[in-house]
Amino acid sequence: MSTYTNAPYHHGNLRQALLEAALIILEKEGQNGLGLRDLARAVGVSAAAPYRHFDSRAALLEALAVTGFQRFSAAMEAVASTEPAQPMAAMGKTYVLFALDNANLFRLMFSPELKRDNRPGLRMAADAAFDTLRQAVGGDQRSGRIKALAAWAKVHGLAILLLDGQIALRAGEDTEALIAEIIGGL
Amino acid sequence: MSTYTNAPYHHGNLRQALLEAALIILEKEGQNGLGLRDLARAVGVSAAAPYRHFDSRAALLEALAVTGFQRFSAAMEAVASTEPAQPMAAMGKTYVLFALDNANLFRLMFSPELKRDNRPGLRMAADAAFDTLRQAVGGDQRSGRIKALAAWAKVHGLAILLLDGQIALRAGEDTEALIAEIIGGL
DNA sequence: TCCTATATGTGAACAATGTCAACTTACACC
DNA sequence: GGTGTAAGTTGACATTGTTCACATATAGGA
Repeated sequence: MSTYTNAPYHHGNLRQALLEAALIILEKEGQNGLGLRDLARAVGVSAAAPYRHFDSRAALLEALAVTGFQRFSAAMEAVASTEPAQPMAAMGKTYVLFALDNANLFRLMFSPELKRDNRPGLRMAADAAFDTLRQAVGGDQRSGRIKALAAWAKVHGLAILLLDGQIALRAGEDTEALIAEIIGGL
Repeated sequence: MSTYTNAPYHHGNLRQALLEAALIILEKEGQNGLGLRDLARAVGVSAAAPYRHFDSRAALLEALAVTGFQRFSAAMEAVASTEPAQPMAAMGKTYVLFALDNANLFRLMFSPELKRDNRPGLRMAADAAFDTLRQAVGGDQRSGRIKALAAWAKVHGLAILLLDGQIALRAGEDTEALIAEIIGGL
């Protein structure tokens, strides 16, 4: 399993190298700027090589989205473990900041081109991430469910609108402060 | 300008025909399933013909998004002109239902691939649509702004989460009722 | 230590796509 | 009626995702 050197095969650990390079390209160029050939070139490998590790470009994107959900989940758990005074507000802020800090990865996670129905791995990763949310928010009981869904919608919508530059900041206004104000009433 | 027959040129009114066919294909196949060549084939015209009316595929998509915003705007104004008892709730419901009824068009309107910065036409159409919202909601005064943004985020997020099938309905639960419940507290 | 099965990477090819340039057609208008 | 120009066609190009036949390096048993 774990060897001393981290370069097990021919060219090194290609799968990992591909994912890492892909994340960088994705964040810089966006989902459509991430081509398999460019990616292969960036890693210094032939255009067909990635197919030994991913069935298709879509599968590569799915793998990226899965790691995205894992990071997202980790960020959420980190906040929850803090046991903040206002759990929902704290997690909401983290939610939005994660989206802003990982813009294209976040967009990929919710990309319609990755139909979650056909991708059990992605579905599971997404569900796991949101379960973290649900637990902290207590949306399991019938009473809290509507409130939890409403909070989720608000936070998710805020993230997307900010990402799209749809919410214009006023002069001297701070993004983080605005987020806090909007989320405040949770 | 306006002629008796509505088939001004060679093949008929291509631009309009393209847009109409594109809307149908878009709703059925999604943004990535909408190829220029397929579209041209569907209208019965050569692959290069669309370039007489749209600079690029992106320009075609932009035109589609613009008509999307116009329809959206119209739906909003229609509701507002009703002068409902709860303006925000009524418009919110319309907002979400529009998204569900025009899933792929709605997604296109907010597609990151259409950077609104570089597309004044799209930006204007979007702003016009949201202005309708802002007016009805009264988010111009400093006091109401946060509340208006929060409502917008909530509604937009709800639309997207429902579109993605992320919010699971419980047994015997009605989508529209759930929307009303979640939006209720505006 | 050698041999072989197998995992990994290469190279050349394919079909499909967006796009463009040169050419043709048909309408509008003087 | 002749001509300029808008609208459509044909054929080409580069690029992309993907595949197949081939090459190579590694692992693990003989």
